[in-house]
Formats: sequence, structure tokens, C-alpha cells
Amino acid sequence: MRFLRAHAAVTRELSARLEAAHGLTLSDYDVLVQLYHAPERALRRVDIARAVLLTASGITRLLDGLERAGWVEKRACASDARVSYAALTEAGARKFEQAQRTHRADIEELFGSRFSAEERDQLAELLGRLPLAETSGACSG
Amino acid sequence: MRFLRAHAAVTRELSARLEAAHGLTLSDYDVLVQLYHAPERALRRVDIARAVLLTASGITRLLDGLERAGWVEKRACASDARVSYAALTEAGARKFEQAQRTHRADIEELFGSRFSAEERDQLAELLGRLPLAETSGACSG
DNA sequence: GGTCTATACTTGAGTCGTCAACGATCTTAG
DNA sequence: CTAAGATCGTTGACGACTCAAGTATAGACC
Repeated sequence: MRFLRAHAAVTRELSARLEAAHGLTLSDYDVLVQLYHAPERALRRVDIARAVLLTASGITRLLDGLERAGWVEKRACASDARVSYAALTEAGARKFEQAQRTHRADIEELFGSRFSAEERDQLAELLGRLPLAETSGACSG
Repeated sequence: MRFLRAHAAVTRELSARLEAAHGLTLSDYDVLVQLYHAPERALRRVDIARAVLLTASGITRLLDGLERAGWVEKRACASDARVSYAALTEAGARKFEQAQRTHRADIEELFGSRFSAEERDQLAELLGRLPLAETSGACSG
């Protein structure tokens, strides 16, 4: 049961820093991660939703913000008129790279200082057993 | 970094069940836990806020709900007119006991099935190292 | 073709929690 | 006693997200 409390504390901290340094929510960042590592740096909105554990409507509103900021743009799909891709712009990619630098440092500060490499692996393994919507692969932070 | 995702999934699940079975938020439950184990089953609002990692104003609004439901009542403080205690009513205590039963079962289902006792201890120990507002002691769920 | 169901996305309303500003009270120091 | 400052609690305005409902498109089956 420390789990929930631990999360709240960590989330709060990381989120605050991300907000302060880059004007990004943790969710915003999360979406940027997904897009950055996606083929063409574009994803269908539904897929983003599943990946970051938000609702479709949540994604709509979140992307609204990223679009207004010019970091993401809409792109139609040739074969299916229902779907609209969210594609990272160049500005968006650069923004993400910046944010990633400080965010990783923040994580390192919070976790690295408290756990050895082994322990981190262990923690990751244990948490990995929990039921998750599957994440789309090769990204670490 | 699975941490955040793992949390989102677990929280969502537990929260949904608690909501469905008892009409309680996870935060509501969290507050009830604190009150239930407090001396006199009453706590100052500030202390609740610190214990459950919410803001003072968040607590005000949350307690509004619990008061309307009749599970918590205000109680003045003789020695300091600023503070108002939140005290669990009998109905509130019973409500909590019910909720606790199913909530513990839910947790058992989510965690117990995936981890051995040792692993749970390990996980708890690791998570315990993260920076937390201190919890007030002897409660486990 | 026409109908029926499923999927992708958006929108309006509501919930939960935050922050910033406030009034009230306590405490401390002159 | 009084002024200055800290602490407790509430409130208004807002942000992030959800759910339910709606629109538009796609696909399957007759």
C-alpha cells in the first residue's frame, strides 16, 4: 500500500519540475515520448490513448494543447477517413529532446540516488508484472 | 519508468471497484483509513492533508462529501479556534469496515496473485525509500 | 445496393484536485 | 497591549480528465 502514496509523491514531484522547466504535463510528456519513438513520428489518436492510459477524449483535449503550441500537427489517413494521425513537428521533436534531458536528470535524482542498478532492475521487473495496457516497445524514459 | 504506468493501471482498477461497490473515491477511502486509525477517530484537517498527500483545499472539498453522506462530522477544538476536527461517525466507521473488506480483497487479487510474500516485502521496502510525507503509522490497507 | 454493427474522433457536462487569495485565530517580540 | 507573522481553514477560478452522447466513416452480411 505504499505504492499509491509513493506514486503520488513521485508523480507530483516530476510533474511539477516538468511543468516549471518546460510547461509540460507529465501526460504531455508521455504522449511526446510515444510520438517521438513511433514510425514517422506519428500515431493514431486511439493508439496514443491506449499507450498512455488515457481516454480518447482526454487525448483529443491534450493534443489540442500540443497543436496550439505547434509541437504536433494533424495528418489525415489515406486509407481510412475516420482516423487522424497526430504527428510530431520538428519543433515538437526538439522540444521533446530538451524536456527529455531534464526529465531524465530528475528521474536520476529521485531514483538513482536511492537504488542501485540491481535494485532498479528488480523494481522494474516487479512492477512489470502488474496488468498494463501494453506499451509500444523500445523506450526507456 | 514502468512505475507511472503501473500506478495508473492499478489505481484506475482499484478506484473503479471502490466506486462501484461503495461509491467511494480512492482518496475518500484513504481519508477514512486515516480517521479510522486515529485516536478518537478524529484528525485535524491539516494532518489529514499531509497524511494523504492532498492539499488543504482538496481536503475541505473531500470532507464536504463525506459530511454530506453522514460519515464524518465536524468537531471544534477547545484550545484552538482555528482548527476543526474531522471525526468519523459510527455510520462512517461501519462504512469503512465494509469498504475495507472488499478493498483488501481487490488488492489481494491484484497483488497477491502476482507476487510471493517475499516479493511483496521487497517491493514495499523499495517503494518505502522514496520520498514521502510520513504516514501516521500502523495501518496496512 | 441497403442495413447493421463496430471503430475513430469530438463535444458538453461534470468530478476531482490545484493554486491563489482571503478571513480568522494563534504566537511571539517589542 | 499591539503589531508582525505564522497557521488553519474556506472559497473562486481554473486545469486535467472522465463519461455519455453524437457524428462520420468503415466493413460485413443480406
